[in-house]
Amino acid sequence: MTSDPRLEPRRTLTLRDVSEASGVSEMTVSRVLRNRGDVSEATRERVLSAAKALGYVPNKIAGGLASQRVNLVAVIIPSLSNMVFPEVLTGISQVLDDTGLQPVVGVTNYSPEREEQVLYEMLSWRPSGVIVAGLEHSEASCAMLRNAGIPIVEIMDVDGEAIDSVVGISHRRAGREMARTILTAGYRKIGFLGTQMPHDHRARKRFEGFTAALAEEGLDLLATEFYSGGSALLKGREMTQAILARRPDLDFLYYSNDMIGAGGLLHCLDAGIDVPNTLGLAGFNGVELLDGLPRRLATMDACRLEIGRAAAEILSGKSQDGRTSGVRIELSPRLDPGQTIRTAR
Amino acid sequence: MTSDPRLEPRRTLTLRDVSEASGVSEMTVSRVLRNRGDVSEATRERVLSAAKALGYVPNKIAGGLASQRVNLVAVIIPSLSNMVFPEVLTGISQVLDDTGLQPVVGVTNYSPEREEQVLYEMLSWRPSGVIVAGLEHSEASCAMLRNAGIPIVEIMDVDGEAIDSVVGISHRRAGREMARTILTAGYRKIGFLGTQMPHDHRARKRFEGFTAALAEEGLDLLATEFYSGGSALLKGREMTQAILARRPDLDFLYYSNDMIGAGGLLHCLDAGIDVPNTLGLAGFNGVELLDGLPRRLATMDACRLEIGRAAAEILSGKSQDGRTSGVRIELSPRLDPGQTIRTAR
DNA sequence: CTTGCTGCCGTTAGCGGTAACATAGCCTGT
DNA sequence: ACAGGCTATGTTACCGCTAACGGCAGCAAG
Repeated sequence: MTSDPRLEPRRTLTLRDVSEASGVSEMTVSRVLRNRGDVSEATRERVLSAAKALGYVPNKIAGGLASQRVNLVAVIIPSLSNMVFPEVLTGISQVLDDTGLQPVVGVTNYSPEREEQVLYEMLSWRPSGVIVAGLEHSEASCAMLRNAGIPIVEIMDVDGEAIDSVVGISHRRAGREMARTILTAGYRKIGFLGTQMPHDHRARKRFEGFTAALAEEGLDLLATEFYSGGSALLKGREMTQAILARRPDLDFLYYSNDMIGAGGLLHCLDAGIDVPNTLGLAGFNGVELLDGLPRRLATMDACRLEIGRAAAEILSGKSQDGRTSGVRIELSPRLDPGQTIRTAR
Repeated sequence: MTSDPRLEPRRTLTLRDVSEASGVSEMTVSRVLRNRGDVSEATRERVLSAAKALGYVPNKIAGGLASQRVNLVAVIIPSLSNMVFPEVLTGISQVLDDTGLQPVVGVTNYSPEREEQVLYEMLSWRPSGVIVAGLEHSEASCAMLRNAGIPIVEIMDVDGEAIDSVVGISHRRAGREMARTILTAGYRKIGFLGTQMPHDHRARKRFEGFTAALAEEGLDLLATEFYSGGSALLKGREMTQAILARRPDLDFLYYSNDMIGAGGLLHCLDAGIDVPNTLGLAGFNGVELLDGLPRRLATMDACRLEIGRAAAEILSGKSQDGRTSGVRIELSPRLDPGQTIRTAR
């Protein structure tokens, strides 16, 4: 295969170049390159070697236009710096990898306006499906999703009305469940530490579920502390110190995520607080990081990988009876009491 | 603007639909939607409102084919679970956001074969530029990059030969610099803990630079420990315990990244080891996480955000004299001694 | 009145592929 | 020997949009 380094690699190559180099029609080249239709083994090889020798790369823009099909799946998530979403992406990739579908990621930074822009941009590439985090979208975004005429999967959260399919957990229920576990363990003076929540609907719903469950027992949160931005671990430390300074009588702290929870744990250990007897702690997410901490923080697994996988399976027709629309999957997060909730009372 | 909910939103909308709805030619609609060419204010508004009322989303597939221009930038990175690359992406997005260019991310999992596939896939969308992590690529990948006829920016690393532009730091130099600092502080019995390195060329180069600098002082590493997979924090703990069990006489541990370094730090604190006097520690990356640790780990900032920004600036013609090719930018990582290297001897 | 702009908008001809159909050999059964 | 059915390949007509150019008012200058 004495490859011939042409002297003018100028104009980018097209099917025609390959077709001329291999002496068959463009259509046949196209068939070979897509493994579609019948092509004799002889021509197939001739075409393939010509394509490789030339360094031909197909033009999916043209292909997509002609075939009206594009192997892209738009994935729209609020953030990449959360560790939650990269893991969802991993799940999506795992499943999509052997379907010919390809994820394209857009990040919204928790902004509905940005989500709208990203969505518009993505839809303009006519993907064959959309995976989008959350159930809350601007009116325009909802309209676009509805009119797109492609399968939509909303992920992470099931507390609300879905446009099409939905895969996630009930964050409200997760909050309640944690509250019950805490109450059962005998804690009563409970504080909450979390993200600024107007944008993070899931954190908000956990908060709501949590307080609702407390209310059922006639309890209120005794203190709350909110943050935004910065190193979550450090914030966790600072906020924990702050909240305990205000209310030294607290006997439990519920964090809206594991990262600040871990910071809190480190603070408590530093400060010589007896965890979990004097003070119990719990976070949310089940991040891998926790495994390395001096004590295992109580948490709840958000089923991130599973959510990603299930969403991808829906879009690739691998779910249930092969439906790609109107599927609803509610996963059940597993509560891991770790070593920061005392066992019973 | 009494929007009319048509009874058949079947076929997806095209320019023609908007053109009919607004009584002008498709070309004029196209001009309005792209803000190109002269259109009277009156028609512009008519077209825009028609487009919005119909919920028209342009088809970039067709547009890209016709104009031979696509506003995509391929970004190819080894991993998303590293926190390093999300930060690079953030830098890229910051700059690209107001250029009309859009990043499309592909993940290789440190596999050259996968990189080849991802690259092929991406190039088939005819992006207007490529940002790819690292200088080491398969032969086929290099050929594709060279023949693509678009600006290429290799990032993270400058120790090697670039295909086109390059933005990064010298990991070899980073390793040397850390070694010198450690030696200056008087440590002599040094161990290394890191990732399995055949795939991570940058970690390997730091290792090489580090050992080379030791060798110049006639010193060898007394012990090494490698890992792959799993929770880095936990691995850091375990490996630290293991290496110290084998060689209790070590007086310094150099980690190939901050995450396992942090795990090591936690182990040492648990074990009551006097850091930094009995044992010094250092990592690499400058991850935000470290801020919340009980003691600030010595580290070196890898300039991740800056690298992302600079790469994006090159592709968008914002760099230097507007060149989009052949630019070389070497950034200087800042060494932060933190609290885990004793000050002088 | 003619000439030459300028501002606005339409027409034509693809971009590089692919769906769908047409076609040319060749084999098989009777 | 020939209809009928394969297999392997070619032809035609777009896909939805935009570059490039053309045309036509309206107006200023000559």
